[in-house]
Amino acid sequence: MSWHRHDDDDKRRSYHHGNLREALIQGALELIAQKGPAGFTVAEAARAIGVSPAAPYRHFRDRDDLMADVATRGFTLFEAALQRAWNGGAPDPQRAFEALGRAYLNFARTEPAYYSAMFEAGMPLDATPELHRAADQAFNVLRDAAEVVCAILPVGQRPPALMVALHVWSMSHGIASLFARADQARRKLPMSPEELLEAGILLYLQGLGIGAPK
Amino acid sequence: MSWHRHDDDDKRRSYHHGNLREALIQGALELIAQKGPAGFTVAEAARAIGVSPAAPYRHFRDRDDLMADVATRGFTLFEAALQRAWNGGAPDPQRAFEALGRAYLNFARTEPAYYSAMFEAGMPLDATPELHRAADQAFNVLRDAAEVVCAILPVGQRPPALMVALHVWSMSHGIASLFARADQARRKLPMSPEELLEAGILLYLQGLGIGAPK
DNA sequence: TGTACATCAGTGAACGCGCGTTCACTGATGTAC
DNA sequence: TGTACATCAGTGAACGCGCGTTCACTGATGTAC
Repeated sequence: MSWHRHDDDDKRRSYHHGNLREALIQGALELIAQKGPAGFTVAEAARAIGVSPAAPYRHFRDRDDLMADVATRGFTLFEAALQRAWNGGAPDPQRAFEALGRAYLNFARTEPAYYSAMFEAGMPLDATPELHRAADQAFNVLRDAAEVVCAILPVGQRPPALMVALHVWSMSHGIASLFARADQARRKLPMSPEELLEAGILLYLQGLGIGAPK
Repeated sequence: MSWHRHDDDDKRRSYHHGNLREALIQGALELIAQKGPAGFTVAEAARAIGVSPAAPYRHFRDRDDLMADVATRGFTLFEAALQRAWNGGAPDPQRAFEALGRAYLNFARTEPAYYSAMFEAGMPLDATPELHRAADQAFNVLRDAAEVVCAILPVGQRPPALMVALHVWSMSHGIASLFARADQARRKLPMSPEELLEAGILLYLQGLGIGAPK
């Protein structure tokens, strides 16, 4: 996909937009960031881009299709961010695990629009095969990391990695949606969401029998 | 407030509804349960009750006012449920604390409409003084409980009770919104949300240095 | 390199819809005497 | 107990609005020859 005749001078003049699909998604993200996923409107997105209200339907079956696409991209970016933070478990599993948590919150904070589309738009996570896959892959980063962390423990007292992943995901998501949304501070905290999560994960790991790395 | 002429026979005949305010809130809850907080509509609520679309405005300034009222009631019921579960810390703080967690999930599951209105409607928690107060009081149950649980530990290694309360709230809220909504199972789990939360709290308390009660 | 043509990505007008809210109104209720 | 009247909780019609989506269309693009 490429811009046709889209030098700075005649952006508005060219007939074919050239990357309307991309522009629509960006526009949707901005609207979602401003007014929440329910406030996003195909018509308004089109207007913001300077395109007729019918144009989006060349690229998306309907509103839900567009939303699903946004959520799917969100999960893909999310997965990449988590993967980067986990960094293969380096320098050591515990530290990498905590970095994973921080990356979670960081994503929720820096990409509130994606985060909303992913978790708050009322979009079923299996609305689309692509969405389902993307969501699974993001979660798998967490599960794989939990696997490695659990392997530190002797086999006898090793908890199910899936459970550990779910616990960490839940606490992260809880903190993110209660406290870490830029959209409006739900409540004042005596510490940053990041510190709160880090302390929570630390205590949880201690409960598992995994102390701080030396 | 009382029904006027509202025997079963002529419900529809009496001119004054008599408790429209109450009926509107119940109607709103049903709509929210069915379609989420964004799908709730003043007009539809009025229709469901069999009243003109202008009638609600005798009782609520506008849509937001109605929503805030629903959320406020939700928090009040929530507080009562948490209070009941905590039960003054009996039979012992740990067990009571876990009961608190179960009550949290139970509320989210059995009252999804209230839960949505409280946490997912995009309603600022300080939209109204009453809402603010109700939300605070619900949270205070959790904080007070955390206080008692923390007091088990020797002063030197006692964590801030507020932090503990926030951790438990976050994990509860995370599990509730990710897995415990009746509205649609977001993801299949190898265990029930209640078990997941119970295990999570148990491990977390262990991390604090609080073992299972004998 | 030039031309004919199929395809594609837009347009703009229109549709039906349902919403939130206001308005002047009226019938029912409660109260003072 | 009866009556006059103020208040109150509804009505129903209307408003302006913006939405999602469809339709027949047209100008631009890319390609085969």
